Amino acid sequence: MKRNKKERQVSLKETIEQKPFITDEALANMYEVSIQTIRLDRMELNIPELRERIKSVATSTWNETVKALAIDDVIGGEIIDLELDQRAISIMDITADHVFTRNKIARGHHLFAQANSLAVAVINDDLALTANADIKFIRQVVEGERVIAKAKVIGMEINNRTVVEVHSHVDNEPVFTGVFEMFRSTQEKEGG
Amino acid sequence: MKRNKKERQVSLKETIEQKPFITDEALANMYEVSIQTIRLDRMELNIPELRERIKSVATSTWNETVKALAIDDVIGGEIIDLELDQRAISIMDITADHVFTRNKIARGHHLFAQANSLAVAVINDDLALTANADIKFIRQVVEGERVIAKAKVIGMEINNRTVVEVHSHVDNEPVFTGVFEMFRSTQEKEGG
DNA sequence: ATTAATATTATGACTAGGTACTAATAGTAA
DNA sequence: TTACTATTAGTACCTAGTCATAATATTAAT
Repeated sequence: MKRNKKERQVSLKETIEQKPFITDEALANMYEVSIQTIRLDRMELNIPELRERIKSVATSTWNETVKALAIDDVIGGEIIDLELDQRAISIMDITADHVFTRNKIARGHHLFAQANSLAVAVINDDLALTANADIKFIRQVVEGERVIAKAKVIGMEINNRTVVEVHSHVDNEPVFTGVFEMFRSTQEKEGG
Repeated sequence: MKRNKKERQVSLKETIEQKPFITDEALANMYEVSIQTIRLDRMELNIPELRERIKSVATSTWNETVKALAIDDVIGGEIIDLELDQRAISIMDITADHVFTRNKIARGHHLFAQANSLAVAVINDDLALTANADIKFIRQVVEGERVIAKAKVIGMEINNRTVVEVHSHVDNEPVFTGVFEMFRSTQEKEGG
């Protein structure tokens, strides 16, 4: 299974994407090279170490899966405004993919996904994750409509979580609101 | 902020639940005790170490959040059959909480949450997480109906992921199907 | 006050899964 | 042969722990 550097690195990248929990040691066995070579490869490919990858999975799984669920177009390039820890705006056009065929009404989780993704994006922390979500579907959204979600970071920290409020509108008409309590990793020292 | 053991442990548990990414050192400062005391406390409380907690968040975030989203009753004690790596069955009664008030139709993400939770539960691995989900809503479910989800582990491993198929029925009528590609942590040694 | 029990702290040895750095060796091309 | 890249080796160090043992503190009971 010996390959040259280029081939190995291409394959390595895929392997780690598929199995983020694999150690350098296992990779070294797999590619029949030394652990140092794997580490050099990771450096060149800018692939973080196992523990960082696990953390990243910890924080991104939800997002990733929501993205997969809600079809890739929810966030892909649709965030049209973003000021970290302040606010963010994204647009989602409701297509046939988003609706029940029977009544053309958008499935709730798409609205949710848009809002939640935005809430994650607006947090200025690479270890942000949704701790809790309090959501409300105000009116149904149908095919062809354009949903504009606006996220606002509320300063108040409940239980050391940052609260993000998201309001989604269609033509200035509210269709969805969500209050998201977000974990942040940066644990400012307390006590003392 | 000195408390006695009991009080400290109660508070400690909450703190760690709220901030799973906090280290023993930070906790020791926080409670003005030694690191060893924190470790004794964790032992007594059966709280795993930071890295295990991060892993656990990595795998459970999705589940947790889906649960929070889908209201706690989706999985809570509702799994009525479970044979690891084989199959699992769960029941969800659709209540007013699950439906759009207008048309009494259950929101899609509840069905999704039930199915996905079951897919996670059936995997015999404490580090299972959803890599991908291919879902289909077959017919709408309305208030009062009882959804029975059956998960089956499909042996074939696509990209080293275990595939779980979930079929949800109401009165033997299919309402939802989902094919979930699940990560597993246990990386059987390959190559060699 | 003394004993006993519980709680806390200290210490050392060890672990996984790395980083960062230096140095040596292999293989290949000019 | 020189030059360069690729690979391997080795050391010290890091974090965030575990496990085991031992020494103190603190508190309660007699």
